[in-house]
Amino acid sequence: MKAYTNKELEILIVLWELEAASVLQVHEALDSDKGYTTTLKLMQIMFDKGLLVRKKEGKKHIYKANIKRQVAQNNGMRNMIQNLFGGSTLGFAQSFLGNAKPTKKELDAIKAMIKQMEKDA
Amino acid sequence: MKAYTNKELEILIVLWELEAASVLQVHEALDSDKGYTTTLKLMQIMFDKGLLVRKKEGKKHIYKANIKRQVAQNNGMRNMIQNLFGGSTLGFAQSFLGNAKPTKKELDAIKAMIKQMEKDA
DNA sequence: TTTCATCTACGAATTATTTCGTAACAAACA
DNA sequence: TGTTTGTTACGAAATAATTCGTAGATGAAA
Repeated sequence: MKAYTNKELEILIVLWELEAASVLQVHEALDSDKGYTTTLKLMQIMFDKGLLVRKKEGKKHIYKANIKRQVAQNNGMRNMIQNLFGGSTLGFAQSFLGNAKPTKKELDAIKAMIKQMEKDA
Repeated sequence: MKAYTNKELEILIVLWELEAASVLQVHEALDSDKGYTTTLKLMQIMFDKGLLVRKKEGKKHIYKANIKRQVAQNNGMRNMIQNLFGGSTLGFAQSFLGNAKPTKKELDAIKAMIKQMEKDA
């Protein structure tokens, strides 16, 4: 997967949310204290890297993320399990349950997922 | 929590593994193609930042991580759920089950954890 | 057209991170 | 003692990432 820096991830997150957006829209969504041209430049760089796609519309560009949120999620997940948890699935699960503090409803949904997995296996 | 860069995390991981180690030991464990003084400098910076502690032993320093692995794990977890998953516990759980591909045994252990949580709640 | 308000492009400054060379220091020991 | 070896300290170079200013392009409006 194409690599991205932290700021770039922030922009990807905005675009996953907005689907498609102009630089101005992204800049406003970021609500940062940095200048507009900073966001512009970052998005241009991301376009050059292939992280974003864009099409011209009037005088502006409309950008989209060129990487699926789910792909990034899966990579982040694998990466974290491998590095921070040394590959320990159980340690990871434990930290997850402790930190996400799932509600009763969510726990039920998770149990259902597990049941489904067991059936598929 | 104190922030750390990527390279710094690599060193933390080694130290969590080794418990306590000299620069040389860390450098060897990293098995990188960079010079020894690079590792040395990084560890000095981390010491200055308070990420590591050390004690003199003979002419060398023995370093330890000054941040618990579990704390870093919990932070990474919260961070990831919040950013990459937009706070969606279920999305996260789904990605986890899909990527970690827990074995039957691990699934059982996870179910036990859930049962325990439900009892505590 | 000319003017005006947006936008983009892009070079360059700034800041953060990583890397390394060299000097100096400390312990061991010939 | 003086030489060798392993180690630290530290400045500074190299690289990467972020930020911004300014010039120029584009479309809309007078």
